[in-house]
Amino acid sequence: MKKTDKKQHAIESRERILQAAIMLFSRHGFAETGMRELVAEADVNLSMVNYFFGSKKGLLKEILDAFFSGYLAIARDTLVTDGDLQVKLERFIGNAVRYFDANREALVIAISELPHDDPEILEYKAGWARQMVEIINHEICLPLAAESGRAIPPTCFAPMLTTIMASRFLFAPVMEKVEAGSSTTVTMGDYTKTIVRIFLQGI
Amino acid sequence: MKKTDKKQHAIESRERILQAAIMLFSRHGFAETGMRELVAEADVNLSMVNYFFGSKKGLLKEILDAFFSGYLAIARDTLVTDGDLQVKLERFIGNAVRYFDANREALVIAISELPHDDPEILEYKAGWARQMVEIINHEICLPLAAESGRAIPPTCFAPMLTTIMASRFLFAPVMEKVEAGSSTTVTMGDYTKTIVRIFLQGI
Amino acid sequence: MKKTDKKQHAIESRERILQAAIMLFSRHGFAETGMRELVAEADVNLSMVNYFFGSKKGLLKEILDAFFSGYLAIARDTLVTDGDLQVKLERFIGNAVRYFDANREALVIAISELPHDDPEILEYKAGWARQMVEIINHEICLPLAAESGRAIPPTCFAPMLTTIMASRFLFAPVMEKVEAGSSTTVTMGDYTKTIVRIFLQGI
Amino acid sequence: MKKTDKKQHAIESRERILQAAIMLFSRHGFAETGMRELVAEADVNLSMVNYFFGSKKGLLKEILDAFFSGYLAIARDTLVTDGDLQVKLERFIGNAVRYFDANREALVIAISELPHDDPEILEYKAGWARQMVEIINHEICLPLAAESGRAIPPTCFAPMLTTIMASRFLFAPVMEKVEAGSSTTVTMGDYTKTIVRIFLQGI
DNA sequence: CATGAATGAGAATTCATTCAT
DNA sequence: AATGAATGAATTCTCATTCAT
Repeated sequence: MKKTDKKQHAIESRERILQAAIMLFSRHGFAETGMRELVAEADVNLSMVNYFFGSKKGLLKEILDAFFSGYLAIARDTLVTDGDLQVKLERFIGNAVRYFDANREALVIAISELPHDDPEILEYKAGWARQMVEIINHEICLPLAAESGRAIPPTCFAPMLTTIMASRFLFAPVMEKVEAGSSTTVTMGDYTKTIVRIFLQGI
Repeated sequence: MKKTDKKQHAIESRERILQAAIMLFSRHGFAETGMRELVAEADVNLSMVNYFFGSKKGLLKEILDAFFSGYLAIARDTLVTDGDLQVKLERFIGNAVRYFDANREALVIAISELPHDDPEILEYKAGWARQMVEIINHEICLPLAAESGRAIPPTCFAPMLTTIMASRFLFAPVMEKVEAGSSTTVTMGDYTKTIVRIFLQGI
Repeated sequence: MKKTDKKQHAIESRERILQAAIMLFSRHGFAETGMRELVAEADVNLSMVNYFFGSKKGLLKEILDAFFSGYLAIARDTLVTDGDLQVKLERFIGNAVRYFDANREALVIAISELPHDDPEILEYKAGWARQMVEIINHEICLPLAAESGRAIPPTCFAPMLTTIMASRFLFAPVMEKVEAGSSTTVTMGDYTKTIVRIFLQGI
Repeated sequence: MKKTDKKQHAIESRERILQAAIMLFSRHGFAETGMRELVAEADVNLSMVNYFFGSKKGLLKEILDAFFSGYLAIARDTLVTDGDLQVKLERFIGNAVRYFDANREALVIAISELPHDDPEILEYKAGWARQMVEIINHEICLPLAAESGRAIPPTCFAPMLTTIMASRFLFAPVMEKVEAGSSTTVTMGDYTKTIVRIFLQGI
């Protein structure tokens, strides 16, 4: 076994844990997922989770971190530019929905854990939210107020925008039970268009 | 002690457990809330929970049941009537937001537990969702398609409508950290109006 | 089963845990004794330790508490009286040695844990030591200084007196290996007399 | 890097582990000290402990070995000579207290582990104790009996002498809490004199 | 209705140690 | 001599639930 193989293996172990965690946390919830279940899925030794991530909560943090930083990057890339408010919003929603789609499991974890008040995690989430709110305020709320006179605070608007984009992913398991296949009848493109239209001109 | 007193006390115990559960489940999450913590908060004996609700999950079901049935009743009362689509929607959103506000903790529990796939609970949630989707379809989606030609399936629209109304309550703990007092700067009336406007004519 | 039987059983369980802990902690050390080993010896369910004592450390505290309070009571009863210094000292040593003999296992635990700096336990031990030092100072050190001019601070004298009385119990396992039966060749009466003589007139 | 440098480094690593172990074992106890804590303190890799000492227990043995052999050497050097019993005893106590002072952490480890019955360690301690008892018997107990008629077996006397000299070091953490600075108010010289006086003529 | 002891499975985490590199 | 991933057993403690009183 060459030197790279060992390191490779280690990287793979860490990654496998991460992937298994994202899947299981999103399906069963963070608290309901046992570490035994997790390591069985990832096919690693039980101690490896603490070895790589310090604790189960450290693993959650890493997942949230990756998700929020990606979401924030999209906001920065699509909103912090010159251009028409409508164009920017359309671009943001398009990219964000694509991002949510590609990371639907992490999204579900993030939203599910959102309202809980574990101080350690709460502080963490607030850090990301602060940055997001800042951008939404500068690039959407303030221009909107200047343009139309409607003042929606970003601490109110950002949640609305985020949750409406997340709605189909949050409700997917339930809606799939209500009507099998319902989570695919609307394409991601139509889903995006609907959200954009609602925000720009209503249903 | 008279017979009524004992019954009275029992009713109070049951109610205290329920109230404590709603508070704790919404703050710490269902799985993270221990029964010891719960009974300490409710100031009842540990065994009383199983006595009244059968199990911890039975308690969760009761909470969800009460919340969903109330939400469904509002949909029925405000939507299943004659009248203009816009008026009906406006009335629904108004009442629903008021209901969410009055039952914000149960709302948070419902949304948090929504994406998890515990089969016992999932089936349960699907039962309520089915009825809701039915109403939304008949009273909003079908008329809307007939009127404007836009076909949004209710399995997509109901989640959007529900989550946007829930957004401020879901994000409250985080946003309160981002900006203290932010959860009260927008009145419930303005919050409602904003949502109504978004759906009727965009931001 | 009568009402008293259940309570009786509970009391017995608690007591059995305590007895098993005293034995095992003194033989293997607190940290080296596993709770599995402990509950096997006490013949109770694993959870009962936490149920009755809160934690393994709570169990240790209870043992130390009982031991120290008994030791302090002896100091109070034998020293805080009128009378000749020599008589008081003789009486104290006699009673203390008898107490150490009757509680040799708890004594060994107390001395073994003495130098460790677990803040939770340290504060605890200091509380008892403070009271002991106070008595030793008032009843032995100060009179001794007044009488003979020799000033030994109680924080130095109390440890000396305590450890010399504890010495045979601390070394018993080792000395028994060095010379089988050595822990009984000297009677407790002779042991006491020797210590009294050393302190009053030297070897 | 020259050959000597590497060897130098290795020696330093081994020594650092030893020093860290002595400090941590004496403060937290042997069993309570984790190897991770140990290697963090010594700033070496986790595997180095097993590499140099075979196991955690091997490390303890080395510490005890060094301490006991030093103590025994002092007994030999100061007692196994011609001369007056009082002079010999005075010399022994003087040197032993100085030795305990210089190796107070190892002393604390030795005394703390003393009463535990781990067969592997117990046999070990007994080996050293046997030699010590032998010397104490020949050089103190037998002459004393011949001189004054008082027969104190060495298995009783050696523990007394050892623990009284160790008392201040054993109680230091507690007494420091009882009265800050108390562990230095009595100089080592006065401490020695007090012990000598007690043994030769009483307090 | 209420109590509190009892249960046993399961939780997350830490342990000392090993081994290929 | 040193590294760090990997192991698997063992750690303490908490869990929801049961049951006799």
